[in-house]
Amino acid sequence: MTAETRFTTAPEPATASQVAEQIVHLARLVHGGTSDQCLTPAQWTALRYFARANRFSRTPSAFSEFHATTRGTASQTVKSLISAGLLERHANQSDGRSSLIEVTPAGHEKLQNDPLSALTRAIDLLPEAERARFTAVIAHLATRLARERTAPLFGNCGDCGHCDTTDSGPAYCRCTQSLLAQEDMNALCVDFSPAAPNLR
Amino acid sequence: MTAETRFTTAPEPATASQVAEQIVHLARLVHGGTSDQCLTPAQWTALRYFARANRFSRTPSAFSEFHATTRGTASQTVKSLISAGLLERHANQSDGRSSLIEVTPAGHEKLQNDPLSALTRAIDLLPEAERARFTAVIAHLATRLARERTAPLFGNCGDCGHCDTTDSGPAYCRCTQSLLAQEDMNALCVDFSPAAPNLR
DNA sequence: CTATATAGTAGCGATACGAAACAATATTGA
DNA sequence: TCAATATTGTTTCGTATCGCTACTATATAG
Repeated sequence: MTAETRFTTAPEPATASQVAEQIVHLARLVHGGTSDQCLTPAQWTALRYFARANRFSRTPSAFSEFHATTRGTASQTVKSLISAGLLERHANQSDGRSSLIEVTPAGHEKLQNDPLSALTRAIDLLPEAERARFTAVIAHLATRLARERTAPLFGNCGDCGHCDTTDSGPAYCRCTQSLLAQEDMNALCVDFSPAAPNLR
Repeated sequence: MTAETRFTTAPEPATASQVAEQIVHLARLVHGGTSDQCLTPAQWTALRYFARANRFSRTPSAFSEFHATTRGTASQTVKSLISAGLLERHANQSDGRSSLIEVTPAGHEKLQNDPLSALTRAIDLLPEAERARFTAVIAHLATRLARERTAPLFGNCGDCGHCDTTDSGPAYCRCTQSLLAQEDMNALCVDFSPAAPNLR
């Protein structure tokens, strides 16, 4: 369409605010509707979090920060999942105040029916190149918004500025002063600090 | 990095489920934290909805479908915003049961402080080409998820299959059998049906 | 003109959330 | 060493949100 042919009723491209609304709507559709109703959205988020977080971040406090809520509320959510048999509490050897939360086998099984999987499948079906770009943009937006809200970023250890990767052998985290296993490299960490900007 | 140099601790690209989690997290950050606390997330969504919906969709029922909740809950949300002076109820001439909801000047003013604007600004700052691709992918994902959840799509009239655009003069909506003004073309409609797939 | 469908409301019960107070353990610093 | 302070986590309580059910009012179909 050229500049001359401007129809009075031509649709305009979606504005940024319309896209923002659509993102919020998308997130709501995940937990709304005919999905698995046995868990509340907060409980699903907690279960997902403890399945994804590294061993330094599997605490009620870290989850409360991730979920942008209070420690009291997070404590209740964790308690409900423990009594449902989906989470387990373990003592932290080095800190008597803290406790380490683990997902039980029943919890992992429950995650097979995660209502989020509908969105996951849709993303998986994107063309490879499209998905890579989309992933980068989402990460970029999350970083910007978290910084503005002064909320922690919660990225993967592998992308973290605290992480020293050597050419061979395990990586080392300067923040927690410990070696990182392979599985830690793709786990969420409360102390995450991006190593490099996601988008120029 | 070549295929030969596979470090045991190399970070892997984000999986689809990690991106999905990030989208949900992004949506939560919008209303969490230090944003404007005078309205609840449901109230913000309702206020935004009635500011964006076309005249056929500005009803409590249509909002309840959009918000994936019950009519009773939606009714309460609308009532609270009316008593706060942010929405107004008008009688529907052609249907005595229905009512038409309008955003008051105070409501439009409140929308200036929409906590969503942080995300909107971040999207606006994306490079032009990047934003266009991102917009298309978000719309595609919303369409897929809505179809799976059998939730209405709520797209813009201008992109709707019911819309007959002539080369000049106003467009015509075959669904509501009425002419559409320019402002309607970018408004949400409960009867939306996509004219063409968003993504091949 | 009756039967059925739809728009919207009211009341209820469950519960999720935030705030505040509290207990227990760590850490700091004189 | 020991008091002061910070941090982790829980508990309790009040508020408000949400879904459910029943209900009224209007519209539509046969």
